[in-house]
Amino acid sequence: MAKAGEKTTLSTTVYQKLRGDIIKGEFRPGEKLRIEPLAGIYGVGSNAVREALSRLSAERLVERYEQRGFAVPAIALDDWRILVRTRCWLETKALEEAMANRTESWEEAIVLSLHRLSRFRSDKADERGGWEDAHRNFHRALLANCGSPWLLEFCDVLADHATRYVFVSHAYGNRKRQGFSEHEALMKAVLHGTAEQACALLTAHYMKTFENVEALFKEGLLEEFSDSGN
Amino acid sequence: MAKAGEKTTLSTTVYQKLRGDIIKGEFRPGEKLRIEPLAGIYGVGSNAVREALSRLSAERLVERYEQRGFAVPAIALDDWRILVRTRCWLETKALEEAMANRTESWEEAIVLSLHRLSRFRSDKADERGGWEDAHRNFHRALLANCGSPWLLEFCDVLADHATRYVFVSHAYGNRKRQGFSEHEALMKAVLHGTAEQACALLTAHYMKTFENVEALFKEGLLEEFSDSGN
DNA sequence: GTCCAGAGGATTATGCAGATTTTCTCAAAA
DNA sequence: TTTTGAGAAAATCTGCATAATCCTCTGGAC
Repeated sequence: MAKAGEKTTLSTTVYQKLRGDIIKGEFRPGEKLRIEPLAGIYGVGSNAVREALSRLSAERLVERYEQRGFAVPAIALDDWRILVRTRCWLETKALEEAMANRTESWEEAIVLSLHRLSRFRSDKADERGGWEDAHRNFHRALLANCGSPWLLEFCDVLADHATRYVFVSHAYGNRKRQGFSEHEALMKAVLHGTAEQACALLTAHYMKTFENVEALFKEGLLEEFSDSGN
Repeated sequence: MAKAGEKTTLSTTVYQKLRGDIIKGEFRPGEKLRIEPLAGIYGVGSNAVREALSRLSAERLVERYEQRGFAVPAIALDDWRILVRTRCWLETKALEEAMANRTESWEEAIVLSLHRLSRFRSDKADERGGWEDAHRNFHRALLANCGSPWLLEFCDVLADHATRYVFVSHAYGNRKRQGFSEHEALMKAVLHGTAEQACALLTAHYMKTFENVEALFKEGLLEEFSDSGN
């Protein structure tokens, strides 16, 4: 009856839910995360919450203030710029390596994940979640073959943080999304082009996302989430 | 009386100590980390230990087995190879950026950290700790200017893991260390040479460390710490 | 009238001691 | 050899006690 996977512990359940909620912007940037209310929301004791928050603080998804609790990190244009830049550095490197290690099963997984992505439209509200997951999986598939679990994990961490920025900005009607064709072009470059071409497309892809969110900052729409706006 | 920094919490104290002990190899790779004994050792309740372990598992310095506790990660030659390779990728990138952003204070910090490193000799037992710290600070100083806290943190994580491998191998008499001159040459290349030269030296530096530990694996001296040797 | 310092209570984070699962051990049965 | 199950050991969870922080209000100086 027990599956191959490990049985989950209460604290891990809270960790996963809290993690998802923060990334999806259910908690606003800068918001204080109080233990007792959270314990109530998730229906567990305060220790489980505390442990979940501790884990999340290690990946910078929550900030820890000794003796003063935890909070969702604020957002800032400078941080967003550095986040995207770092992501480009790391994913570019990972993609180069993945393409150098090219295997059939890697290529097939990419084709498959793009196909799955094609099932969703990012501009339909009820497909939003499915599109986000499929989108993430597509980008993961591109790098999967890079040969370094470390690098993959770092890319994942950056992607989570980037996703949070995108979700928060969506709250302000930023619905511009890359169409499907952009991902198709990226896949073609990865499968049939040079590493240089593919990396250029990947970088351009992320820069477009960067600029979408940047515009909202410049319009002052995200000010309430920045440190000063507290 | 209170310092500028935040007052530390018990759980954080345990986290820091445990972290240092794991990196320094006080706990052997593969060893199970039981809550109660640790609580006894550090003189705290089980919750503080649990929280510390949770944090450490997020940075992969301990492994978490749901419902079955925690353990120090085993070591393996393949993991060591990937660790060093990833470190070279990331530090090379960081060094390039740092050199491109060159500032006076950055250069001065490097000179200073090398001078401080020169005070210690890695082959004297009583200076070992001081040398390790100074060594780490020197390498950190090289990258400090790279412009991405994310990248710096990732490099730091990898450095911690690499340090653990080195400490464990030291337990088997692997005393070969890079002399001071190697670091001096690295600094000169960083300050006066091209990025290409500096990165080549940096990579060579880490490859030497890689090979020292690799040799011990090949002699079978580290077998007892690998997964199978459990 | 405004500003600041400080006291005291309210709120919140932190820590602890068991109670409650879950896993592990190991010997006997199939 | 494989299975089963009781008892021991260990991890996990809860509820409360303690300690730190935050907030409000008072009183006094200017």
